[in-house]
Amino acid sequence: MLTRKQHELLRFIQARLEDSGISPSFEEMKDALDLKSKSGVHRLISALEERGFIRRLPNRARALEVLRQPDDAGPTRVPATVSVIDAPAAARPVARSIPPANDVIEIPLHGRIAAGVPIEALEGQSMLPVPAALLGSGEHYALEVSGDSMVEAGILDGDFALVKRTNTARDGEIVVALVRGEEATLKYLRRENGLIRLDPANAAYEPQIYAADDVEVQGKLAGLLRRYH
Amino acid sequence: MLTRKQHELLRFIQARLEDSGISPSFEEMKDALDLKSKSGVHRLISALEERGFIRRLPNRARALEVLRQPDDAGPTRVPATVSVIDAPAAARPVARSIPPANDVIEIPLHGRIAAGVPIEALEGQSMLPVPAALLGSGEHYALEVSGDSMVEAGILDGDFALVKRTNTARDGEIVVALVRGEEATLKYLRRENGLIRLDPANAAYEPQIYAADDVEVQGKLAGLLRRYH
DNA sequence: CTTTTAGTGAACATTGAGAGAACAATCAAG
DNA sequence: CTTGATTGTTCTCTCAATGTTCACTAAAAG
Repeated sequence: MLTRKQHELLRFIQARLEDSGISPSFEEMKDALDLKSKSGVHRLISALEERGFIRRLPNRARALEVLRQPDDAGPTRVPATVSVIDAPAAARPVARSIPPANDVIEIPLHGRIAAGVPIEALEGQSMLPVPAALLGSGEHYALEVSGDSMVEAGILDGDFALVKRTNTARDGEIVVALVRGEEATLKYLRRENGLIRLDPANAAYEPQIYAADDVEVQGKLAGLLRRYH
Repeated sequence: MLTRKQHELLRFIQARLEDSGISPSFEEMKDALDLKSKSGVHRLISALEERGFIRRLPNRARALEVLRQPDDAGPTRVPATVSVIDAPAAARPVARSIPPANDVIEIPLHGRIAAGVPIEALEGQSMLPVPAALLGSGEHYALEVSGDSMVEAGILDGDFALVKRTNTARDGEIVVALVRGEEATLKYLRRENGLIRLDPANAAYEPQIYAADDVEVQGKLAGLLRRYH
């Protein structure tokens, strides 16, 4: 999954966060990896972000967060901090005196979804409070959207998709589709003579066609949350 | 995740809350960080809030709450919900004006906004519950978006825009702009040699340029909610 | 109502950080 | 050998983070 350098950098960031709590700057990472320029670091960071190992606030200094460990987990705390959006459950283990107002529902944030990348399962890590008005009936969960394959449908990188769990969907609906048990993606669903077509909403990507058996609908898009900084 | 100063301040606040139970004032934080003005503290607090480490009640003295620890958990008690919003109980026997914010805030839905059409004022008609995590500090309100002038920014007809009330905005931010006291529109704000340009995010519409005096910023876009049916 | 204290935020200057183009070197796979 | 991915490096440009001053608003106290 990671190259040698990426791995090395990830470990370094992890270590720094654990003992000082302060993100290393590009300059510091540059030295740690024994490079002579920050550009290399920049690329490595981008790669790590793309692969879902870290998250960062764009255009902010020292704003790194480790989301996943490389597979050789190492002597580190496991789940690591998973929430940017205030994880009430995790951050405050204790009694919530006042129940969330009754027009609000807490739904689990299951991880991220991107075109071509499996959902990172983060089961129960954090909950996201959502106005009930945004959801219909049924069980829902949230996914953070990664990538730009649905931009033309107004779904941007970093948005939170609120998904209703269901196995069925109608043509033209936006669904979370699991392909061959491997890749989960957010796409328009369309059926064509026994086959299933998953359409992105971005001219830069191609529609994909699969046998009906290869595609499992895991839910359909019920709402969307976005945050501007 | 944090810069050195941010980290230092967070630790200080944390420490104070733990042993005295009272939030430090800006003045005290200023001294603790060895600054000569409270403004610096103000910015650091804002950064911490933006990154989700603390929460505060706007315009309230000593109303800080630590939500997360930096990753170097330190010698501190567990996540500790030291929710000491405001002074000790003894000091104020009576009513607490604002309840310790839950994870949900109710904001007023002021009506609809469209390119070229005044906001239909619906003052206080209805409230929309919104996860606190979507909003920063400050006063917010919601508007239903009408029209397609911002589609390329992922803002569609029927979406709810969560707007932070403010008179100022930086270039490139999406703002609610009132033009000549008449038309309120949601647009990208840009300044060009003394003039103000309002850019739509839709190639079918033209940017509009006004004298600075003709445009009043009423708020800036802080979040977005969408529902799919 | 008036003072005092706390918090907000604009403005300006300085320094450090991050983005990204450009180009060369390395190495594994075909 | 050619191709493509990864890496090392240099440079440039913009903007974030910080320190500071000052003016202004809101809330508590008298």
